Amino acid sequence: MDRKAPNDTAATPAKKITMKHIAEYLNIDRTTVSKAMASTPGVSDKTVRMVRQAAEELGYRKDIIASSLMTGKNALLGIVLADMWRGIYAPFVDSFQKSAYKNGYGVILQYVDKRTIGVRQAIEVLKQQRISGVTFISGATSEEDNPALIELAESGVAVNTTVRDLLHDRIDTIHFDNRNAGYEAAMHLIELGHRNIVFMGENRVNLTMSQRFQGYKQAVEENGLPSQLVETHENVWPKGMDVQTAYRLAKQLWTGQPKPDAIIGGNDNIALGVLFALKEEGVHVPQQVSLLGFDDLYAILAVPQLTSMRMPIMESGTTAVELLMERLNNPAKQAEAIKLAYEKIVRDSTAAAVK
Amino acid sequence: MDRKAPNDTAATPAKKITMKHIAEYLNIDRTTVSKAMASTPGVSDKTVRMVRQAAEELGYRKDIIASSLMTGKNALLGIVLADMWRGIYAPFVDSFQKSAYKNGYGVILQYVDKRTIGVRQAIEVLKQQRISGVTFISGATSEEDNPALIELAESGVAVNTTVRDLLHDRIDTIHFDNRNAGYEAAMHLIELGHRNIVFMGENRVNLTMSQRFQGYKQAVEENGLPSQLVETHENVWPKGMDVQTAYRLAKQLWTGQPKPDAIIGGNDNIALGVLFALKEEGVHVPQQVSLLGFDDLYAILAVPQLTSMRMPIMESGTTAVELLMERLNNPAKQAEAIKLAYEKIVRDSTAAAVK
DNA sequence: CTGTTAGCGCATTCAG
DNA sequence: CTGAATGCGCTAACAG
Repeated sequence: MDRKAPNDTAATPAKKITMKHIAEYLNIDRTTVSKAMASTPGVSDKTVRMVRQAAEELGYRKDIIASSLMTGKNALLGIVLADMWRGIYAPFVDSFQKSAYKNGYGVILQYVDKRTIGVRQAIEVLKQQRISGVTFISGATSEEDNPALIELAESGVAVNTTVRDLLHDRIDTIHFDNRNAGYEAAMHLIELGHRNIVFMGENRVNLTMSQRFQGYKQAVEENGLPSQLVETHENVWPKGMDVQTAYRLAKQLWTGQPKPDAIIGGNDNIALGVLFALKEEGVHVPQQVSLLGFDDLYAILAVPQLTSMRMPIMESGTTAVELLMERLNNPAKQAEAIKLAYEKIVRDSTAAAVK
Repeated sequence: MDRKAPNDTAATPAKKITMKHIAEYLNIDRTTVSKAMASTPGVSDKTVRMVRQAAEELGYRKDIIASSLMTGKNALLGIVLADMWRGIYAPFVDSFQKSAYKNGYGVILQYVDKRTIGVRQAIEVLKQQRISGVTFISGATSEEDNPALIELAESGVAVNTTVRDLLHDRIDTIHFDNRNAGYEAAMHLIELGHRNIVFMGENRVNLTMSQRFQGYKQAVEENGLPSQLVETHENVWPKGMDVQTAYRLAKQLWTGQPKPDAIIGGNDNIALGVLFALKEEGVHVPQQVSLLGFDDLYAILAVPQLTSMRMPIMESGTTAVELLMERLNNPAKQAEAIKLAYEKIVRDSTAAAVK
């Protein structure tokens, strides 16, 4: 019962094939097998071929755990995040996972939360699995966690962050080019002939949005146009709050004079709120007013679908993996701060201004 | 340099503390330490206390990898999913991860995709990490993967699925009670005095939605009211498509007679599309028409915010972990099919019918 | 280029 | 109740 006939073709490979088995099978040493499988220099091509083929035949799969015990590394990348509710993390995780897989790595998720699990504990958990690299998503860490990140990086684990300043010469970071996105958004409307463009958003607490506003401001001023900021005066979390606020402010805006011929919502939520207000006022989008959002998270949920500056979240997941791979290959390389560009997605909410 | 003073308070614990160290520290055997830490019966309470305390003092952390090599198990749970883009997976993953952490388990993510990585490969990857349990999200697997799942379950890994039929007496499964949700949604409107309630959704391809419709149908019929289905006639993917379609159909609906006094959108997207149409028609929600959606994914992005039947996704992640834990404790237990209830979230889009 | 020896850190026999 | 021996499967030094 513990001996299976070799020609047992039942769907039960059950018995685990180890290097030992393939060594015995070929009458060579198990360490030679190890070297052959690992492409260690100093093994004849012939042996390598023999071993590889035997491995194939016997259905050998390397035991990652045992390997990991020796090498101290595991082909696993970690993602540390605070919350997946905000929506924008899902595509990040998705693309990160896909890229990692292509590179032969698995992905392990670790959530942090002020009340229950701190960054240090999260790192502890990941280190126990011998992860090779970790990415810390914006919001998961704050200034006070810097020492922990640095310590981790210096212990030989590849590390990067998103939307944080560079904090160490071995920790790469990824940014989103919000300022330029704001600039391009405004230029799009200006080129369509709009002269009176309003930016609506929260400009004090939210750095992302204030950068978008700065870009907008530069564009209109360069073109001799007035800049107007309508502040939502609220923290944008929880999501949805800003829809209602934007709605209220847009209604209000329509009681005054002059009325804008184009509106930029600092994110899609805000644009959505404005859209509802305009519908109620009987204002047609884009015939009378052009409307534009940011992030492209909810843009296609609108009627008409919104022109939006798409946040390169998918790209950021891929980039995060690439940075980790580069650093694993060259641990001493100088830290990079990569700035990802937004993509302008033109849909039906923006059109040429009427004369 | 390899001997640190015990009162070394520098932030570098660096040197790894193993059971060997704590054994030497206490002048006992390493295997005794092992037993003490594992609460194996047959060790004196005194020794256990001694060991535990020494472990604490020295900052000992058990090496999961080494442990795993011996036991064949790792405190890791896997999630197999097809895509995170649809939005509904994010809260699942989020709550799954949190629950897993509370139970002392980590989470490893594994994506599958027809073109690049099949279910069998995904399972292979996870088994290599010696995961203790796996959950397969709806959409990640199909009938043809059943043998692989069964094999996995029989190999001693805890397994469950979501929105799939029971396929083995050791594989639990989680469902959403769509039919009852449809029933309650309709009852909510009926109790508000609405008599002419339309259900809008895709009823052929999408099983989820047709179950919701069935529930709605039962409720109106029980109350002697007419049931009316407006079919979107389209596959609901890609998301957003249904918003536009629903918008078109609602506009159309408003050209005919009689006009409904309440509309149920088979999901929030559809309700959103209807809302845009009603705004354009100058119809006030909820004063003239009550509107209700499903899923509660985008309900708060509307003005007014939508009453919606919230899909218990967060609960499903937690439930998935609980099922895995139960099965790990009792591998032979009969498979369960759990049906999770929706929660009715009443907001501003539904109100009493005008007489 | 191959085989020998040794050990990663832990857990599970079995004697004492 | 404790200690001594043994091995999980692999890799890394060295010697042959």
